[in-house]
Amino acid sequence: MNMKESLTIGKLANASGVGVETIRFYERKGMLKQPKKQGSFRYYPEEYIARVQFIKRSQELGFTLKEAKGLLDLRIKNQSRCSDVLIMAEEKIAEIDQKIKDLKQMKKSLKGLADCCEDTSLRLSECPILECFMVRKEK
Amino acid sequence: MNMKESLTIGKLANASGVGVETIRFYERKGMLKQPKKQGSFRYYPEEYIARVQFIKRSQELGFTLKEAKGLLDLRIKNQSRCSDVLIMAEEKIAEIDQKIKDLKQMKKSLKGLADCCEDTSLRLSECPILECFMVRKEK
DNA sequence: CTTGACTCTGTACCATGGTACGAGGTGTAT
DNA sequence: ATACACCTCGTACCATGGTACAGAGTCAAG
Repeated sequence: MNMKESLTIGKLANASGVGVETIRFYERKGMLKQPKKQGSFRYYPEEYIARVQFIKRSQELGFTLKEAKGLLDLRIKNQSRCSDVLIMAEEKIAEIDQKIKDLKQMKKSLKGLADCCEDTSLRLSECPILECFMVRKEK
Repeated sequence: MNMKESLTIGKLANASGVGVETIRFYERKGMLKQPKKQGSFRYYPEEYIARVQFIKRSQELGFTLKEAKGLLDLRIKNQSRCSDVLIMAEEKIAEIDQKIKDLKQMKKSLKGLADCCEDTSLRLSECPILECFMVRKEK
């Protein structure tokens, strides 16, 4: 009954910038565990706002919900030893590094394209950078 | 009938690391334009391999098919003036920069988590970094 | 103690990005 | 000239990540 710790689902949704249905969806998917209900309503601690925002943020950065859950679980399971967390964190860091690298490569290509197009009178067909746009990289 | 320029759909799919159905799917979605058919089969120029790979690469970096199409179109429409391309390229570059920034922030959080967990005997509940893991950022 | 905003569960629907047929046609190798 | 791998189109299905009800219950203010 503590008002500070009693976000209804609507308030949580609002505070974290998603829809009510999204919260319920996350719950069904195990992204968020259903809080103890007082009566028949869900009442969430404030902490859940950050959780939901974290999920959204992770998605924006190209993680799936499943992966976001993995990231969240790093901090949820107090049972787990730090060494387990370390391994997962390092895996994620490696993934992130790869993404950054790839994005930088893509940016470089686009930048080349932009630079060469600075002469606004040229036709694209005369633009020599197009040949480098398709980076053929072996994985 | 030139063998060098005559990839069948299966060969194209194979060479670019996707399934045949994916090529047809891209075609239906306007991602790839259907090449002239000689007889009733599609025969693709080699160039299409790079196109398909580019699409896959874009996706890995968090672009949708629609966006990947936009990127591809930068170089396809020879009609368009370079100035148009420049605008689109710069938009995409800005998007990429934002993604890189966000990924770096996430990496930093994960790194903090990893560093603090280097003492493999600590229980996660004693790990002070968890509090910083949820970065509360205003968009 | 009623009204109105909110919540409940459940199910159905949506877009995106494929994947997997079935039934038939093609192409080339022997 | 026939087998066999490959291609054709069309349609149906799948997972992911939601979104949108319907029909009913709840809570708190006036």
